[in-house]
Amino acid sequence: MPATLRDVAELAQVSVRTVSNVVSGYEHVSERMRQRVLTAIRELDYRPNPVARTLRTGRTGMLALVVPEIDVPYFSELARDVIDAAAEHGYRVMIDQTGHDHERERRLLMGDDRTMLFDGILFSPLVTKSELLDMHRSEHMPLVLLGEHEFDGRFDHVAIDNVRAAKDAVAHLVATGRTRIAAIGAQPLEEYSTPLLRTAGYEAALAEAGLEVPAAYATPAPHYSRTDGYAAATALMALDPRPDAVFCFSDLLAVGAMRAIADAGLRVPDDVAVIGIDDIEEGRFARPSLSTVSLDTPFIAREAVRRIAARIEDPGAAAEEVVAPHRLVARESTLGPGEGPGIG
Amino acid sequence: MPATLRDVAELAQVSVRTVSNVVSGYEHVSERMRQRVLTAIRELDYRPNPVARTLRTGRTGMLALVVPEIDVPYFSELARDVIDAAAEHGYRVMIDQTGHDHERERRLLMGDDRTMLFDGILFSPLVTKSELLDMHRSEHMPLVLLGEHEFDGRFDHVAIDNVRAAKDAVAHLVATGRTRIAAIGAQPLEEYSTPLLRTAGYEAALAEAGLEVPAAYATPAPHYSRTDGYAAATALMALDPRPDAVFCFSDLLAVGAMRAIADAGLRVPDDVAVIGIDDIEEGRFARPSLSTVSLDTPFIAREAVRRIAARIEDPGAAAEEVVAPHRLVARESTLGPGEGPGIG
DNA sequence: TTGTAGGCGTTATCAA
DNA sequence: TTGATAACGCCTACAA
Repeated sequence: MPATLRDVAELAQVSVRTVSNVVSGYEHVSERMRQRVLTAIRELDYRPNPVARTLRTGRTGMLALVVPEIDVPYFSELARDVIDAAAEHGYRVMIDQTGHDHERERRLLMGDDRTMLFDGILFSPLVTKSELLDMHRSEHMPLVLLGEHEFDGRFDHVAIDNVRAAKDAVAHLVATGRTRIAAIGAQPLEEYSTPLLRTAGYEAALAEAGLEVPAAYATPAPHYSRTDGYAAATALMALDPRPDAVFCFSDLLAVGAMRAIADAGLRVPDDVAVIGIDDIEEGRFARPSLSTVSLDTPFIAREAVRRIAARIEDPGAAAEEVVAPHRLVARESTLGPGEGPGIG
Repeated sequence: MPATLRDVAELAQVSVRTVSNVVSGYEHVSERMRQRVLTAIRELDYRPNPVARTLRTGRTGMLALVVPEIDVPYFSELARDVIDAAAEHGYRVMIDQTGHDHERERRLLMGDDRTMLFDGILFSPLVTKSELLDMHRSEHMPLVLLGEHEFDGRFDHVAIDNVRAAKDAVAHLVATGRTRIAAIGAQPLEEYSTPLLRTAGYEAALAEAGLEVPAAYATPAPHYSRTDGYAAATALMALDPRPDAVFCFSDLLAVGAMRAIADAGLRVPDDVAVIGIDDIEEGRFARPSLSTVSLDTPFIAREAVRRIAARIEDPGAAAEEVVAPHRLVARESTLGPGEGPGIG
């Protein structure tokens, strides 16, 4: 049995109040008492019980980060930054995966599970239907949304300008002389807003450049995975006319697409240029290195944690919408061998 | 204020005992009572407070997974499997990163922080000095070690046979005709046991094959990162005689090494064969696809969770040592284009 | 089958 | 400055 406050108090011959004061660094404690208590604490190897403390104070010091899949590089890199940012505010982070399970997302928002173990939730959802968010009762649990969704003033959220990011990527392909530009990542379901926005950016950029492409150039990809990218690009390479560029809605899709293009006997970027979004480290080391739209993940993480911390302090704080910066990073997959920033 | 058990009892005109019985699914409750209570619960939107429950029962339903860096693919893939395996046992998982900070590892084992918020710790440490482990008092917190360390019967641990895995990798290079085989990932510090074991396997395989290589062929890599692999391979390619194969202690090192070899104007595997360890998905899509030693991560995760769950049930259970299976997966980076298992 | 009451380890209130 | 004591919300003997 671990020692309790009372054990320490008994050994030190003081009241529990005094021990508590010493432990929590209360100022008005005489040096004599403090020493006596500290000795007893060492003697018994006492550590405060965080659960009891939480029951009293209502604070757990834990945040939940909810992502679709932690092994998707974008999310694991985000998680790294969130954990670091949270640590600076004195929080630890529990990570939950929803898979591609809407029901699980719903349960989490509803607060079914052990939700109250957290002081707040950072939620990076698949679905952003507002009905889903209606289920969340923010009075009970601070929530910050990561990624796009329509901002309605109810929730904090931090995201990039997806339309703009997609436009920038496609404009780069146009600028490097591509005309038959395909896209991978559109979604058949309207529930997902990120693909919708990126599709909008894609179409806007094509329109601005005065380019028209076959409808078949916009290919879906259910999970934004390497495998999806591989399959979609394989299909695209069989089209006539064949695309001379592929804009992928994520770097992971792009990695799969590049492999598929190579397996089809074609060369990147000579035959087909490829660009993604995210700027995961894998893309920097790929061959050819992957052009992409770089998201400022540390910024996103920092802002998200800053907002949730503020909302925990003051649950009534007005919701904020933070737009994270992005920038185009042109590498070999659009420029050619040896071009663009190198390793490190 | 969220509703409490007492609020429900009051509204339903029953005792808290009855409400508690209904909530926790106790059998002997009359249907009439149950309905009355359920109505009140819905009315008040009552959810049990897990913190209070924990204070009573001593169980939080949470496990901590401690890894050096969550954005290293091996660890994020492991985390995915651990989270899934934990969910099957009714546990959720908090993830903590130690960075490369020994002090932080020490604090975690000591139980400084909010350790008691967890029912158990799955610890994948950098350092395995037994002094470090001496600090952990297992009476207070079930602990399962992931990854290699000397088994002394005090702690459960699950790991692959590192010496054997390294030997298998090098033996494959030998079997495909390589003679000047270098290694990336040895560590200058003896505190890390995984590199030591893999180095031992490397040397044993060379000896068995009757091969001798310059001492400079064994290059260090502090963080097992792509960047480390890139730097080490760049150095190796400048040696005379140049290696005709590189055994990397992780796939991430191998990814960096392949890029470095290409940047040096050499071809994989024609000029230099490359093999790694881990079998991360990135390697399957790399060009050339990466030969590797595949670890059964789901198995490792399942066993680790199984052990920790058992130890939580029975803290006095004898420690177990579980050896996870591994197998060689030969792909293009040792066999040549189009060889080995393809995508998906 | 249901009600009452005590305690899990802290923090916070109220006196002294 | 310190001590006694009541919560925090839940579970569970013990009684009825």
